Amino acid sequence: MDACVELGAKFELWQTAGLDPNRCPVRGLLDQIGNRWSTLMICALAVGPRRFSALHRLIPDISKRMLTQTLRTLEADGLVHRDVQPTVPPSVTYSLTPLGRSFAGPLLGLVEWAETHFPAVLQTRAETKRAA
Amino acid sequence: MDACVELGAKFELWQTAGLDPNRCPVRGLLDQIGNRWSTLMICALAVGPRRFSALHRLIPDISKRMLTQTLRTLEADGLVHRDVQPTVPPSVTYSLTPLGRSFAGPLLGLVEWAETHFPAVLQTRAETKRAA
DNA sequence: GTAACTCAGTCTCAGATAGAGACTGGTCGG
DNA sequence: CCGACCAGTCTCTATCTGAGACTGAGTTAC
Repeated sequence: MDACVELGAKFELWQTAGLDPNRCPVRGLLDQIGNRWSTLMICALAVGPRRFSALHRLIPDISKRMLTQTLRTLEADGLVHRDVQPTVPPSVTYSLTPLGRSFAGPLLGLVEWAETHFPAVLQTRAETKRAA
Repeated sequence: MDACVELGAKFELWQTAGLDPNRCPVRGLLDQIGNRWSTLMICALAVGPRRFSALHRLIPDISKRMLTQTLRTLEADGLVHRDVQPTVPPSVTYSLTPLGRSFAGPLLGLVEWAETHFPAVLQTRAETKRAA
């Protein structure tokens, strides 16, 4: 069956529940982990466990504030594991949980779509700008 | 090959380009269309073409301001087609372009993952809250 | 006949959110 | 002794989002 039809069917199902965030997975989950930094963070951690400052070096234009916040959210959702070694200086290692790794599949699908169609989108954007 | 490894490999490739939004599809594309309203909008339009006010009724808690903005962005990226009928009152119909429909596949993958693991995430969230 | 509602937005103002960058305290290298 | 590094937190500002009033012609309801 066409993925488009299937997606539409799901939407209509959520509709009947009033798009309740506790029942609609887009509202309840993708809102949080589908954002700018979370997706990038999961990609960065897909390579392997990383320390806080290593992540900051890998993604330099995230602020420490958002880095902390993003990691805490992913931890609360059970996608990321936070391992604190109470040494001096402190050593905190972040890694993907099995749940986090299971997210890599769908995310990869999305990323591959983005890579494939990126040129087309860039062109459309350019034309739109020219028209304006 | 493990999707996780593959995702990691892609990330390291973007790294070498300094995460340039013109080369990294997560930055350049998913930042924009991976947000709260865009994903929901694509689901809503997957069913079929819709008019502006119909979309607003389908997703009541989006403001008209964000509805306009989201649709304009998706249009600029070539995922959505805007058809204006210069009647009185004006009639504007939005529909997915072929590019937009091709996005349904990967998005469906993500949504299905979200549906499957939503209970586990809710439980983890509850435990985190209890611990705090 | 006139009050209310529809179409697809735009506009303004307040409130929430994101980013920049200083600061913590202890320990190491030079 | 001076600075860098660890993993953050804190504050201040800039940007973004949401709520809701407004547009103006036409259609319906009473």
